Amino acid sequence: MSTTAPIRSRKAQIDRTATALFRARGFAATSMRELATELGLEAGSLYSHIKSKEEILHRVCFGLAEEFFAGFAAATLDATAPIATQLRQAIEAHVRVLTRDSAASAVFLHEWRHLSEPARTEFLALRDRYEAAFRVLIQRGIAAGELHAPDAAFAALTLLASLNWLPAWYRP
Amino acid sequence: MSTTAPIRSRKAQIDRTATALFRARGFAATSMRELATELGLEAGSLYSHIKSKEEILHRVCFGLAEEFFAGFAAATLDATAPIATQLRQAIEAHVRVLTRDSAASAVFLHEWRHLSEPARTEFLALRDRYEAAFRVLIQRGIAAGELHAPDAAFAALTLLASLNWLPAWYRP
DNA sequence: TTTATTTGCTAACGAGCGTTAGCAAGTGTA
DNA sequence: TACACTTGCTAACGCTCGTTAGCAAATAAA
Repeated sequence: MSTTAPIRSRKAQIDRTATALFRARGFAATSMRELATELGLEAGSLYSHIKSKEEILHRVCFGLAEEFFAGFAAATLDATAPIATQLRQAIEAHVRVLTRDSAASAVFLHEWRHLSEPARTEFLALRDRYEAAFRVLIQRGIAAGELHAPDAAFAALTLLASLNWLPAWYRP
Repeated sequence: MSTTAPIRSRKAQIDRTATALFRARGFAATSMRELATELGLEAGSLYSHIKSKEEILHRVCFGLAEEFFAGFAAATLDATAPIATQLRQAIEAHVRVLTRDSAASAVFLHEWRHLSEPARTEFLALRDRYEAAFRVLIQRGIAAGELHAPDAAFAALTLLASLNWLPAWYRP
């Protein structure tokens, strides 16, 4: 029973614990000493595994962005399917990502502002691209007569708005 | 008899500027020195007008809560009006408060977590009471056959969810 | 005039921050 | 055996934080 090579790497443990703290207290209000204590370590020891505090935030935000895009891509893989079906699958994929790790989702939604440039700008570009993908899908649905909405952009925004409020009250 | 009161008191100026900074950078990431600089002051000078950094946050959060309750009360003043009308007016009041000061709204929605106890608990109780008021209104509407929804609680949550996402993309 | 109030400054306090350097023990590989 | 790697420690660095004390100038009230 050796204690080396944990099933989940120390780095992943740090990410997970940090994500929970970032969600609960916010990125700026979470100290590396708190994070270390939570993991049963001293603050300095963290730096054997990570490069900086912001690196954790970067990994969480961009990692989740990747999941959202992957989910959307899978949902719309069959481009010949009815738009309504594709949209429903995209929504389900979105909710699945949100609920699989609600702490990471909350960080993704609220703490990205603490990324410094250029990561912050890159992140916003990704988010815009994702919203645009939904908007286009809805637009195509309207054009095909499968969906009915006065404004695709507005519909996309309110849709994601409702979905993204989910981590605020979802309890697994 | 105060005769020397400035058009807008220094204290109110501090609150306004702080609110904008809290929205942009977050409460924890906003320093008193930043706030002072924005106002053309030195950091220490702020304390001639305020008691602490958190006091500002407290005033913003509880002040807006009061506005929300006042708006709801005014919208449902005529209890004999159709529930649908009362609900529409309550929604309009909510949106009016949100858009009248979108910076304060964003702080209200996201920065209350940095209140320390017991203010934090008091704030959450207020928020719950407000959500409950919407829920009850919707329930009554369903019971009266004026509204149709599978679940009043869910409807209230998604309603406020959509509305509260507004400050994230509303540009005056 | 004197007195009180308001407003702001400078200087500093103790505390906590993220991060680094240097060292040591344990483990895996050859 | 020897070596490298991983993991974690202690101690400290330079810095920024919120806040306070004490002082000064301006303004208003008596």
